[in-house]
Amino acid sequence: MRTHQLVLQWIEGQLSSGQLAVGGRLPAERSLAEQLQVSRTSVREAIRVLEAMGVLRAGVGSGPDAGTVVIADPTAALGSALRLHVATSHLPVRDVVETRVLLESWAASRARPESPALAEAARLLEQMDGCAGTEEFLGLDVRFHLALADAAGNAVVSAMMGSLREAIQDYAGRLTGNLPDWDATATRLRAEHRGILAAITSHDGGRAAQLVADHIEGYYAEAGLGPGA
Amino acid sequence: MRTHQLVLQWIEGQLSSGQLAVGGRLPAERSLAEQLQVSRTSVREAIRVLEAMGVLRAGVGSGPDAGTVVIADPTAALGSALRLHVATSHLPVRDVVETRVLLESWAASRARPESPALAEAARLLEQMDGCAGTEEFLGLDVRFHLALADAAGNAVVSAMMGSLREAIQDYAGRLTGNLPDWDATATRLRAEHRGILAAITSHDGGRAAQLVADHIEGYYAEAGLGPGA
DNA sequence: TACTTGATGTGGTTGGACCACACGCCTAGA
DNA sequence: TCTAGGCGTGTGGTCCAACCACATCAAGTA
Repeated sequence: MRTHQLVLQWIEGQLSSGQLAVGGRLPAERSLAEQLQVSRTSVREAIRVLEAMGVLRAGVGSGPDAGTVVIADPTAALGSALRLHVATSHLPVRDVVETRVLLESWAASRARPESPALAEAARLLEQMDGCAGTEEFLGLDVRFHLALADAAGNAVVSAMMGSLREAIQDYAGRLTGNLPDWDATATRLRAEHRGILAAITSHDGGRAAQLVADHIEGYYAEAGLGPGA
Repeated sequence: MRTHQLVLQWIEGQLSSGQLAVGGRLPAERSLAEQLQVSRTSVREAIRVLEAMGVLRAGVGSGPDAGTVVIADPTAALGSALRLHVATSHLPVRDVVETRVLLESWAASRARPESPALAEAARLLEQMDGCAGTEEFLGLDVRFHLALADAAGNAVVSAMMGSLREAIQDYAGRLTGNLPDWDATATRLRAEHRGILAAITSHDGGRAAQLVADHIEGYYAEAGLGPGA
């Protein structure tokens, strides 16, 4: 057992037992090192790992915002992990897109019309109507799809959706350049978004799921994601 | 930009550009530190993060197996990340199980009967028939479900399935103690496994998906996963 | 009262030292 | 000649001591 793993176990134990909760502060690195009888280096390595996993956030200085505090950002962890493995070509982009379709279709079929997240999605759609720039449109699009996922009320699905999106964000951005006519595409996307939202509000989960699947796959097909990508 | 993040970016760049591939070896920590003009500590922190993400594996000593080599184990990264966030109670176990049902049902509906992974699943079923211990049975059960997921041919779904399983492994293990009659349950699970496999080999994806969903949900219901767990 | 200044505590970074380990060469012995 | 042992070399693993940048807070000063 390597030393930093000992520290990891200790922190995970504190989290599991509830002695350390989101918003709580970890002891200072030097104190923790002394307390666990390890070097500060090992403590820092453990903190780095948990930071990369979206569990901790280290802040310098003094005061309430400083120190190492517990946060909860599962999307960050899953996202960077997926991105790295996409980089090693061990997770094909095709599979990432396929999984995203699967998760988002399910989310659409489960989305509750009265969910606050769905209201947020509707608000985002209005913003997209009066929106000119491609960058701004895509940014709102991301948030719309994430809000859609949140409306299903499953935190794991939401986190995974977000991470999948993050993992292929650069890739999807490059694809935009392949589109023959952005304005036409944007108009079509807007209409499809409205259709999805309408299906959900009318409690037609099955149709919503199908529309979402067509929406995503249609975009990637038009932008040129080949079967061998 | 913190120093270790610089190293992370450099390594990720090497991976993306293909100059560093799975099986390849990273320069020695001391060399890399000198090359990037940072301290060895910073290099080590970056390596720790990537190790936790299942991208690198550090090995001491000398020879072909030593040094820091590139691996590809997405399941490890996603699994520990999920487990940690389950520990902070920000990912409810209920949602993890629900997501697992979703992914595994989809995998069953997509599994190709001629897939090698499916043959492996069938082989595991035979082993489970002549198996007495609870521990051994559960171990084979895990591998059966993972093989099922692999048969769908989507690496992302396989990795997520494995990580979901890993994240709640301890939890599921504790649930086993709640079962009133393990032998009866094992017999039922065996029969359900055979039914799932039969549905897949007879190209009835829809039925396979339904059987998988019933199989998993039935187990957790019997073992006592309440709606508020 | 309002501003400046220093003390204090936090993480961030560095260089150096030493350890355990595993391989492979190289020598001494059979 | 062939074999067995020892030792050099390079790897990651760990620790320490020191310094930096930063943010806050309290004491001192105009």
